[in-house]
Amino acid sequence: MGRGKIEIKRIENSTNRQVTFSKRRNGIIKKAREISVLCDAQVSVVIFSSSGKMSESCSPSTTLPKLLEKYQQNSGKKLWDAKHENLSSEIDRIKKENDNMQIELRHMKGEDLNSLHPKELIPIEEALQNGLTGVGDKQMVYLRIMKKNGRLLEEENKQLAFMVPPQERAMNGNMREPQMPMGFRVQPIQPNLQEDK
Amino acid sequence: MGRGKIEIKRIENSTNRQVTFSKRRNGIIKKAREISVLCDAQVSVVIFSSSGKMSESCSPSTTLPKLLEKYQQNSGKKLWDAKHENLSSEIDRIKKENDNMQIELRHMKGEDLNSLHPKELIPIEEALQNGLTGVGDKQMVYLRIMKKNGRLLEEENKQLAFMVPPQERAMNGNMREPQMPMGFRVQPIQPNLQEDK
DNA sequence: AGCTATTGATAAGC
DNA sequence: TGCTTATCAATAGCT
Repeated sequence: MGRGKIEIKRIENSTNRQVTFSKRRNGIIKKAREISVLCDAQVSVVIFSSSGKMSESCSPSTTLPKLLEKYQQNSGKKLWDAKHENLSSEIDRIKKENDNMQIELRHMKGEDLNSLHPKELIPIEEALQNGLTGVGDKQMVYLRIMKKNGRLLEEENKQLAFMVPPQERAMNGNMREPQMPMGFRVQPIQPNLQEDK
Repeated sequence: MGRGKIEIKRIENSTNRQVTFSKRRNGIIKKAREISVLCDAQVSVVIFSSSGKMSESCSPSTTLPKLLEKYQQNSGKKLWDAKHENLSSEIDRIKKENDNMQIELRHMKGEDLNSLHPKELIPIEEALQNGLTGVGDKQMVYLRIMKKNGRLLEEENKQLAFMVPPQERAMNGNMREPQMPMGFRVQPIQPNLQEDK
């Protein structure tokens, strides 16, 4: 439709191609708007020129995401669900990891032990012993610092680790006995295992 | 363009609207194909009629997902990333939960204690004590069952919890002393806290 | 669905 | 890029 008929094949002249692109792009977008108004249709047009410039049109009654959602439902084709599935499987993986840790943590706290076999209790017990030893050692370190320093106030105690690097206190001669914190009590031992009910 | 000019407004006659939709839809899709060939452009057209019937066209040089990816990059608009962000934030949330649990677990195992204040050791120690008590109690139960039952083989031991409900074994007179499993050793106690270095 | 008078789109030129 | 115009293509109204 113009001064001469044209074949529908790539326009080799670059300038000409660009001009034709602009005109026809406007034409398509105009037609898209018209059909959406005339026929109550929902239309989306996305056009990229060969130079990468984008144009778009979408019926005012909807949005591109909504339209594309309908597209997926209608066509059964997946536009972005592949990515969703990747993320979803990542979530599943992490949740599983999470659950396992939660179970381990509960076992460490002495909960939900009924589901375990007797032998499975042993590594847990060992882990608890190790943990207790580690915590106890740490407490000893702090206690020694406190004893040497003679500072017993709770407030100072709270921040001791940051305020009082141990090496700077090495020659401090204040040896007043600190109050024993409740956390430093001697561990209760297990009941006598030889005593049967 | 037809036997008479028409206003661009909704066609009220349903049949007429349907016919016009078909004609114009074909026209737009034809135009879309033409511009893509003539001008080396990438075009996507998605049309829904008022009755919900879908038509689409996409340049052969690309696919709708690719085109929409370019659309997002070009426009900065998000077509489906909102959903991705929901999933991503879910992942972040779970990962955080995960990290916290991991830290707690490490603390329970006596690791990474340097970052803690002295007072923070106390609840950990208590939890460990509780855990140990729970595990010990459980072991006692199993041990009593074993002693009464006199079954010491590891294989049977593994499945004891399921095979031997305690109440059914109450009158079992077999009292042969079982071998003490390593998990049942008496707990070591903390070092003497009064003894300063 | 076809037909065709008519309008609308646009190729070429400036 | 924008404007003009001769020409072609799309389509409104009808069957």
